[in-house]
Order: sequence, then C-alpha cells, then structure tokens
Amino acid sequence: MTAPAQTQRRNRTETEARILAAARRIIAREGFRGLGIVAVGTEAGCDKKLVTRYFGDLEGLVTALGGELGLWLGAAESAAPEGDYADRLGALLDAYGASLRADPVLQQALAWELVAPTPAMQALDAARSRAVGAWMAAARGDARPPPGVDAPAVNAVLLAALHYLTLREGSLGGFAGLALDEAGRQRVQDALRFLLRRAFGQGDAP
Amino acid sequence: MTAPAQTQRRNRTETEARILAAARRIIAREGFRGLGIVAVGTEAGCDKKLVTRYFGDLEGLVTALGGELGLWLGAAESAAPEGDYADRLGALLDAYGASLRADPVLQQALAWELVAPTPAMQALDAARSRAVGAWMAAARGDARPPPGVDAPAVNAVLLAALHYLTLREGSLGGFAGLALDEAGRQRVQDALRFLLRRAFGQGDAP
DNA sequence: GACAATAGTCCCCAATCGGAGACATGCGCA
DNA sequence: TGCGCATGTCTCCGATTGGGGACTATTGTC
Repeated sequence: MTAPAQTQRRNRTETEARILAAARRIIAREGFRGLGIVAVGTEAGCDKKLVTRYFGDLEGLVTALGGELGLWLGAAESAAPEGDYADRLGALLDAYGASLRADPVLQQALAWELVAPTPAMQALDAARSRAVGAWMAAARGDARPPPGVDAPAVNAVLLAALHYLTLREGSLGGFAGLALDEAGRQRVQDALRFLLRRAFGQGDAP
Repeated sequence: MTAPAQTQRRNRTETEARILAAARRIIAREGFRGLGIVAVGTEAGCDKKLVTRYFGDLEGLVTALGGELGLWLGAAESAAPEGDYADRLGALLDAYGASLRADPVLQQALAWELVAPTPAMQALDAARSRAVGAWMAAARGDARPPPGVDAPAVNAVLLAALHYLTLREGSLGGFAGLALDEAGRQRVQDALRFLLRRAFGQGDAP
C-alpha cells in the first residue's frame, strides 16, 4: 500500500509566496522561456493546480510578480545629489547599472519584454519606467542641463546603452568586439561618464 | 476515395529555399518563439520531415539561415566617406539604423540572442559582428578619432543604444518616457549625432 | 464538538511538439 | 528505356504542456 503522500501544511499566503519565489528562481535560472505552469508548480513543491487557482494564468503570475519586482527600486537610495547635472547623472547611471547587474530576474524581464511584449510585461515595464523617471528626477535635484541640449533624448540614449550592454554581458558576454568582462565594463562606464561630461559639462561654450 | 494529395515537384534545392523563406517569414511575423519544426513545415507547404531531414535541427536551420542573414550587410554600401571622424561615424550610424529598422528578421535575431544565446545564435552574432566591424573600418577610412578618447568603447555605447532603441521601437514602442515614433526617432538620431560631435568633434580643446 | 469552506492532491483530458519508420513515386543517369 | 536513389507523404509514437474535475482532509468558526 502506498504511503498517503503527506500533504503540505495549509497556508495559502505562504504557498503563494512559495510559488512567487519559485517563479523568480526559474526566471533567474532559465529565463522566461522556462517559465511554465508545470515548472513553477514543481519548483514550488506543490501541485500545479494551485498555481492556476491562485494566479489564474501565466500572465497573472507575471503581473503578481510585478509587484514584488518593483521592490528592486528600493535599492535606489543613491548618494545625495552633488555636483553639476553631468556629475549627478553619472552617479545615477553607476548606481542604476550596479543594481541592474546584480538582479538577474530584472535582466531577464528586460530581455523578454523585447521578445514578448504581452500586456503583463508592458505593465511591468511601465511601472519600472515610472520608478526610474522619479528616481532620475530626485537624483537630478535642482541641477539643470545646459540649454540647447535635448536632455531626455540624450539620457534615453545613454540609458539604452546601459540596458543593452548589461543584457549582452549576461548573454553573449560582449558586444561590437568589446569583451564585457571587468575591464570592458570599466571602459563602458568611463565612456558613459565621458559622454555625459561632453554633453552636459560646463565646457559647453567658452 | 481520397484524392492522392498531389505531391510537390521534386527539387531539393528549391525546397530548401522554400523552407528557409518560410522560416524567415515566421521569424518576421512571430519572432523566434514561433519558430518550430512543425510551424516551418506547415508554412513552407511541405512535410515537417523534410525540415529535419535537410537541416537536422532547429539549430541547424538557424545556422543555415545565418548564411542568408549575412546578406543584409550587402546594403551596407553607404555613401563615400566624407568629413571628419565624427561625420563619418554619424553617417554610418544613420545608414546602419535604417537598414536595421527595415529588417524585422534581424531585429528578432538581435532580441532572441539576449534570451537564448545558443551556439547557432552566437555564431550568427559573431558573423554579424565581424561584418559590422569591417563596415565601420571601411566607412571610417583614413579619419582617426582624437587621441585620449576610447573610441571603441564610445562606439560600442552608441551602437548599443541604437540596437536597444530599435528593439524597443519594435516591441514596446518607447523607452524611458520617450515615444519612439517618427519624432522620437528623429530626436534619438539627433542625440546620437550630437554625442558623436561632442565626443569626437574638433571642438575638443580650443 | 460539529460543520462548512477551502487548501492540497491525484488523475484524466485534448493539443502540440519533435522525431522517426514505412512507403510511394518522380527524377537523373547509365 | 530501365533502374536506383532520393525526394516527398502519411502515420504513429512518446513526452510535455495547460487545464480542469473529483476527492480528501485540515483549519477555523460557531
């Protein structure tokens, strides 16, 4: 006679947390491609039925994950704003890059958004976008870019580069002939600083 | 009595071409996520057995596709190099961005590389990387960046931004609060030009 | 202490996927 | 012209997926 396969302690909130943690673990390990109802249930150590019962759908699971994923911006308590506009933006880019590089789930989300921009991923991106915008505004403080420069566009370009190079580092390990190891990352960081100072520095018009 | 379901004309090379074309069509329409043996066979109008027989595997199919995908660099016959280093790089970025935006298959490949860097995708990226490098060298001609500037790193940053923003345009339609419509793209292009001139322009040290 | 709600488990289902065996038949070459 | 190889088709298979129905039993409430 088969042992009755002892059932889990009954605690819905804890089970939901276990499921979300399992999903995050899978995403960090295999990316969103490996995220499935069955896989999450197995990883969480519970029946897959519970995944669909509590979150309805993979979309629902991702949406629920979005709330937790918003936590990463808590690490955004960067240093107090100092220096001119370029300095502050530079410090912001450094801090943002570090927190981005430290969070594989976030990286996978950024990459997956490009491949499968489902409503859930769109919402996730919108929330993050708002958070980053507020963060930038706070870090900028009262410093203003010099007139005649399209600061939003320039900032978008530099942020885009940071995103893409970080994703390349985690996947192909390099870009455009530049190996993204320790030294390469340093060169990129210096290049970003350099471009910021050239774009916004006071050496504008002597 | 069932009609004997007339069979295709027997021509292996043509069939292989049909399969590759079908794969490209699927990638352009649904991305690499929709690329499967069954889907390719159906789209090509032949039995899926032929896909595996001729290309062995999805990896093999992608590898074979890589040869065809290398064709896009044929459009790289940009204008003759004129002006200083910044001008030439600017023209190069414009041409590259235009051909990138015009090729949905290439965009999907760039996005998928970040998510699934399989050997086939790595090889595809390496080939493209070499091609772009040669292209840049040719476009640069005899112009040299001013000393003291890490030109490879700066170029990698600007290229990365161009890649990422193009991918965002095709997926989420915007980035960092910047809508990537006609006007947004123009602002990005101007920002890239602006950064190039600030980084490499002769207005270095007056 | 009885009872209802519900957390958890088990099992079945249809669909789809990649893969391969078996077979027919058209094409190229002698 | 005839023959053999290879091209194309049909069919079956095992695995996996998302989904849901049926059932058990625990928990907390009155």
